[in-house]
Amino acid sequence: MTKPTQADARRNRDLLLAAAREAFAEQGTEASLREVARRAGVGIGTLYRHFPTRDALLEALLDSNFQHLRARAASLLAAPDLAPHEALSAWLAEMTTGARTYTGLPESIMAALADEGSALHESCAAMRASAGELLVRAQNTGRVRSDVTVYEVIALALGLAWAAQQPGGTSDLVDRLLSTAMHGLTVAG
Amino acid sequence: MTKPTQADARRNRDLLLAAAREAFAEQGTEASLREVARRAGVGIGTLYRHFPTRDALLEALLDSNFQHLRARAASLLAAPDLAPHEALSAWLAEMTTGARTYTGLPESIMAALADEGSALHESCAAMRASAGELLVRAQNTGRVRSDVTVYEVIALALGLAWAAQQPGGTSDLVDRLLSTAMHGLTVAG
DNA sequence: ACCTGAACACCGTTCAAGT
DNA sequence: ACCTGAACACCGTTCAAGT
Repeated sequence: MTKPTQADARRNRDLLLAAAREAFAEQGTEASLREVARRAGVGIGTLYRHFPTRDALLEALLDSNFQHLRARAASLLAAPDLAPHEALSAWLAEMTTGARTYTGLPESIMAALADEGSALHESCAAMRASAGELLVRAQNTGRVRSDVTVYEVIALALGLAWAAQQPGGTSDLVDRLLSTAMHGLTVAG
Repeated sequence: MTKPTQADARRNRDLLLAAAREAFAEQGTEASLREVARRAGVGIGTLYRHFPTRDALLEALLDSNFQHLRARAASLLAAPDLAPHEALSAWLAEMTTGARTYTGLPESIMAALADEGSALHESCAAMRASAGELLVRAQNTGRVRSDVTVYEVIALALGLAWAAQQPGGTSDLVDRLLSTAMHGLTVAG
């Protein structure tokens, strides 16, 4: 065996990400990291070298999702023909869809929001900021209750996403619950 | 050491329940069962003899809670001066309070509802039945949306209970979210 | 630099051996 | 009957030894 090159390292990183995507999809965000390393055909130490925590792995895996959510918020904020409360509603639908990518992800996100040390914190805080912009604008039109906080909206949405991914949940459950929740957030008019 | 008597067995059962209550309160429903046995001062085999599954232990621990919820539903259904949708709302508030007894309990309840083999299934199904009676009556008055199912109401309420017990959640969060959710379930009038 | 896997301290669960 | 704890097959995480 020759000394590992930088290209080997890069390749191992990619193998680990692919393996993690598979394992998390099958078993949720709490899937065994040993199992991930095994699937990647790599030693467990190599996994820890590339991703020192589970959240670091998750962050790398979800990067494009988070980017998409930020872009989507910007585009919804700029859409001229969309009522602000409907923009909020549309964004929340996409956010919960993303949060249901892996079983256990809503929990990881809630934890990362509260833990500044998490590798997932920055992305989640940015997500919360997007929700905040959409929420405030919708509240300013008077169509969305003014006493609701961003945290409540996020917790509500992730709570529904969580419920929908429990065993027994149907695929349309999130949409139905979210529609109910949005109705609860809006003011008659 | 003499042969263990029936009284010893009974005593061990009580020690295990007290230890489990403590451990679950501190660490949630996924607390180590070895830790529970250790706290009870009993061999791990003894825990498994008395409670063959984690859900069996949980069921014994929550028995009085479930009984209380059933009684409460009956009493709310019989209250003459209470609007049916308010009875539903009041019961859901108590249900979510119960579900927040231990971190992870909302998840255990959702799982038990879907798994007929769980030792917790019967109690949870009875809980769902209580919710169903209150819901149907409230729907018959026209004040609660008729297209909502019991499962959706339970999932919604447990989702909010789950969200409120994640790190970062405040103590009044459930009440606020539940009030929003109830508003979403009701029809203007 | 980067990779590996043994080592440590834990789990859940079972079951032969004890009284 | 009831209790015990060793045994088995797993974890997450670290770190000395290898290239």
